[in-house]
Amino acid sequence: MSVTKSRTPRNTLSSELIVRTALDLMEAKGTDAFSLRGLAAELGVGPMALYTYFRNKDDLYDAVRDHLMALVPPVPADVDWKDQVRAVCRGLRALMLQHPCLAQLLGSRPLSGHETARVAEGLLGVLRSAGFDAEAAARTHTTLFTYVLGATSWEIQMAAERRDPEAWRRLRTTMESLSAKEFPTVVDLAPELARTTGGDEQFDYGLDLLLAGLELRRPS
Amino acid sequence: MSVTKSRTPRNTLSSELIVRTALDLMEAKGTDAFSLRGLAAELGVGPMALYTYFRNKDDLYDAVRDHLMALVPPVPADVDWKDQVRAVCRGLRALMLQHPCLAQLLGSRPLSGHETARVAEGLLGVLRSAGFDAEAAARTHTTLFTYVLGATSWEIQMAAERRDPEAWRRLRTTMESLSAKEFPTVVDLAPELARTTGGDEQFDYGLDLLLAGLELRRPS
DNA sequence: ACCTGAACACCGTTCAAGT
DNA sequence: ACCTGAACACCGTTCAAGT
Repeated sequence: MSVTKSRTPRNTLSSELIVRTALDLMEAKGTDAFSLRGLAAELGVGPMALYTYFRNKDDLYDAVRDHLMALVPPVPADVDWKDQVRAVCRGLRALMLQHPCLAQLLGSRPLSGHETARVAEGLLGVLRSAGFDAEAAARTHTTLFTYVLGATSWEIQMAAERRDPEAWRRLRTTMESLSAKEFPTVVDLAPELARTTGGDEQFDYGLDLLLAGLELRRPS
Repeated sequence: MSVTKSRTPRNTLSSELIVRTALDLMEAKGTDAFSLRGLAAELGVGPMALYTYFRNKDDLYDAVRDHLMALVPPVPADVDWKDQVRAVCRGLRALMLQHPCLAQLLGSRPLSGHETARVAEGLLGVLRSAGFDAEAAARTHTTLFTYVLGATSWEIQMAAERRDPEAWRRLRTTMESLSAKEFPTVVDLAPELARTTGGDEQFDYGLDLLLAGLELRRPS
């Protein structure tokens, strides 16, 4: 561990190196704490060196997101269309849990990039093969994507809150301060609500509701 | 329009005034552009005056969110439980569309506050009355909430992107650059995918899938 | 093309002080 | 209790310049 960070020599930078280092930093210090200045310091260059490879911070975010989307597993063959949908949705969720920054990256920027298109292609292909027409396939794709995004982002957010003891204490306090007279059901179901803020079971519960609804609508 | 902003006299500040002004600013200049310094300037006080009423920026965010949640309409009586669920979900979505900052506020902070509890109480009461047990009611509540949050946040995000001509042009360009050989379904369904990024129909499509799934599971 | 260094116009928050 | 003013430790990005 040298105290003075050595200046990185010229022409050792690359888009890939920047993206990988950015991802490492987001994972290590949290997505919100990530900054271009911190990334540049980690790489041993001035902040402006990054602008040779990316037009701005959002452009870098898009690149990091597409880098992560490459890790979504391909659609499994030889299984029911519902299990294919399940595999894609669970795969995306698992990746978001593994890389919490992906939740933020997917929610704050429109979809673009080669790997992102690959995931969409897989899911849309499954739906078309299952018999859904163009419009139903598109609507279903958006529904599934926004469900996975909403459910998993929420789960990650709540898990992060639970790790901060101060925030967690305040949340419990306000929860307990609710009057049972005014909010009887919320107070009664407090333990169940706390248990169902995340986890595989909760995710599959909502996913299965959607799949059951889809099954009813699927053209034979 | 005076050029020099007059200093606000003492004891004219209040939590309510701060929250309302904060909301106005978020609506006028965008949630991301909101800052405590800008808010203080608008109120004609120093930035530190706000800390008498809120411990930090997140605490103010929570207050703004609860202020908005008061506008979610109560559960309608005398209709089918499914229409009650629909009313709550659509009401929350409509409020998010009307106040886009609400989407960001709900997604980035855990639920707390009196009005937020009121909305949860309404939805949970409907589900319990419809026959769902404690666990199913809690799971369904989380599923519905995360669906509404995910679908509507996405819709708002896409609409914002569409308003920025530069971002919209880049999105169209990358979409059109996708090879039809590698991504046949995405390219084929491009018009449908563009049409189904938002709107009442798209929202109801997903909501109806969930409700159809729930109907199958509901204990008689 | 690749990268630096200084500068601009911002942030949230702490701390000590004033009324 | 309510609010000020200066300061700290940051941001993303522009611009002109160097290699």
